This record gives sequence, structure tokens and C-alpha cells, in this order.
Amino acid sequence: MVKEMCYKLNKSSMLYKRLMSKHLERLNITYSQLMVLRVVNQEPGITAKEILMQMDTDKATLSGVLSRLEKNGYINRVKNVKDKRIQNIYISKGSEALCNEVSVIEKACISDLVNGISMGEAEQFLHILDRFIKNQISKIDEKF
Amino acid sequence: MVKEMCYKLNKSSMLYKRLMSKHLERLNITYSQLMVLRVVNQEPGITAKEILMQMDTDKATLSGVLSRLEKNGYINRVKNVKDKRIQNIYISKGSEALCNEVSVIEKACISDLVNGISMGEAEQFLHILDRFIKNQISKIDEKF
DNA sequence: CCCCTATAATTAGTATACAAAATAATTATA
DNA sequence: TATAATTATTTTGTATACTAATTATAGGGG
Repeated sequence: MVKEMCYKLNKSSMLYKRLMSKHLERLNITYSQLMVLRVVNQEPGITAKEILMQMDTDKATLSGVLSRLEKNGYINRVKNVKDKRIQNIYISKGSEALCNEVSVIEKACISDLVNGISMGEAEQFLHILDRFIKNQISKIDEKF
Repeated sequence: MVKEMCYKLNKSSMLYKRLMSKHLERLNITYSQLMVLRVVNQEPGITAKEILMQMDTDKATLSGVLSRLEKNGYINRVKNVKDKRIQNIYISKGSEALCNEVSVIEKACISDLVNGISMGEAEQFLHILDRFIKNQISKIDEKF
């Protein structure tokens, strides 16, 4: 039962990334890059460390995503004067528009996904998923 | 609401892989490799194509997983005589034991994950997840 | 002011995930 | 039978995900 839940959670996650990638292809940006870009858009001058805390990912992965975002002209990184270890990240002019456009795509992507699922069921689902995730986190935090 | 579902599904999937990886580390095999090894264990002589049909993944990815499994001595690939494009895949002697050991690990991994979730809730959850996945698949199959 | 430790971020190395092209062998067709 | 279309699998190239090591900088004693 739990095993089945895990397998299907993985499958659904994979499908979601596939779906978003297909829709994002023409925008020349990846799903992960976009998630980061949005955070930067909402909080200009944010640091990598702060992004990490917001988005439970890996610092090495984030470092790569950020350099690709910069290479492709979506963001700028400015070395902080007070603390030279830190870089403040800003979204490039014109890229805010991308964030908005993506909201539209995202909506298009996720509409229909709740077909046949009632509002109450969705709430119930989220509630259980929240608990499941909480259990996963405490399980991971256990020592091995 | 749907967006929240997607985000959390992704998060949960990531957490699951993290958890399994931590437990599998000492066995010197990865989660993906193991999933494939199990299929081979259950159906000796299976082909890559057949594995693909069972495990909704990517053929290029599978190709890599198989070659690493072979490199590490977990499987053998034998060119089919009737059709030389095909390779029949067999689990190596001694690796069946690994599959069994992993079941134990998996159980250890997933126990506690349903803490605070009733049997009925889990069923409900799976039911909704099934529908969600079905919707995702038909959405992906739509033309763009 | 120097040494030590902590912190922010990048780099190196391995393993997916996936699209697209390439290989190699089989089958269908003119 | 020569050619075209298909099929099974691998290879190539790019982008994550993650661990471990490295770099550069900060800040706190002594």
C-alpha cells in the first residue's frame, strides 16, 4: 500500500515534469530554471543561500541552474560589497514578462488535471500528502 | 490548488528518492538500477524493450542503467540468436539475494510513512492519485 | 595581526531524464 | 532481390540531483 503510494507519487512527479517541459520548450527555459527565476522575480537581490532555504533543493544543483540562467541572460549576479562571498541576484530586464507568461502556461498545463476530482477530494488529498511529506522528512532526518 | 498538488507531489517524490538512496548507499546500487534489477529477476531473459513497457521510463536512460548494472556484475546480456537486435537480460548469480535484501530495506524505508494516515485515507489517496495520473497521461498525449 | 573555524558558493564526479541522431538488424514492398 | 520502412538499442548532448572537495571570504580568539 505505502509502496504503491511511493511508486505512484514518483510516476506523477515524472509526468508533471514531462508535461511542463513540453510546454516550456518554445520559451527556451527549463522547469527548474523557471522555478528559480520566479523566486528571484519576487525577491530581487536574493542570495543563493536564501533561494536554497525557500526551495528545498541542493546547493550544487542550484549553482548550476543559476549559471545557466545567467548565461542565457535571464538574471544578473552582483557581488555584494559588504560580504564578498555573497552574490545578490536580480532578474534581467524583460524577464519579468517571462514569469507572467509562464503563469499562463502553467495554468494551461494543470487545468484538466483535476477532472473527475472534486474540490473536497483535492483538499483531502493535499491533507494526506502533507502528512506523508512530514513523515518523509522526519524519516530522512533520522540518523542512519 | 492543483498547482499546490503538483509542487507537493514533486517534493514527495524527491524525498522518497533521497530516503531510498541513503538506505541503498551501503549496497552499492542505486534506486533506479534496483528497480530494473527486480524486473529482470522476476522475468529472466527479458529484453530492454519489455522492461521499458513495464516501467514507464526512457529508452536512453534504461540503456545507461543496464550498462552500469552489467559493468557492476549484476546482470548479463546475451545477444538473441533469432533476432540479433535483441539482447536477453539475465540476473547474475548472487544478485537474486540482493533483490530480497532490498525488499527488507524498502520496507524499513516506507514504514512510518503512513503514521497518522488511516487505511481508508490511504485508499482514498491512491484513488485520487490514480485519477490524477490518468489525467496527466491524457494531457501529455494531447497534440501540442 | 595571525590562526582557526564557519560560511557562501563553485567545481568535480557519478547517475539519472530525455530528445535526437546513429547503428544494426529485420521485415515489407516494389 | 534491391530498396524502403521499422524496430531494438546505443550514443550524443544538455540539464538536473547529489556527495565530496575546493575556493574565497568573514569573523573570533589569542
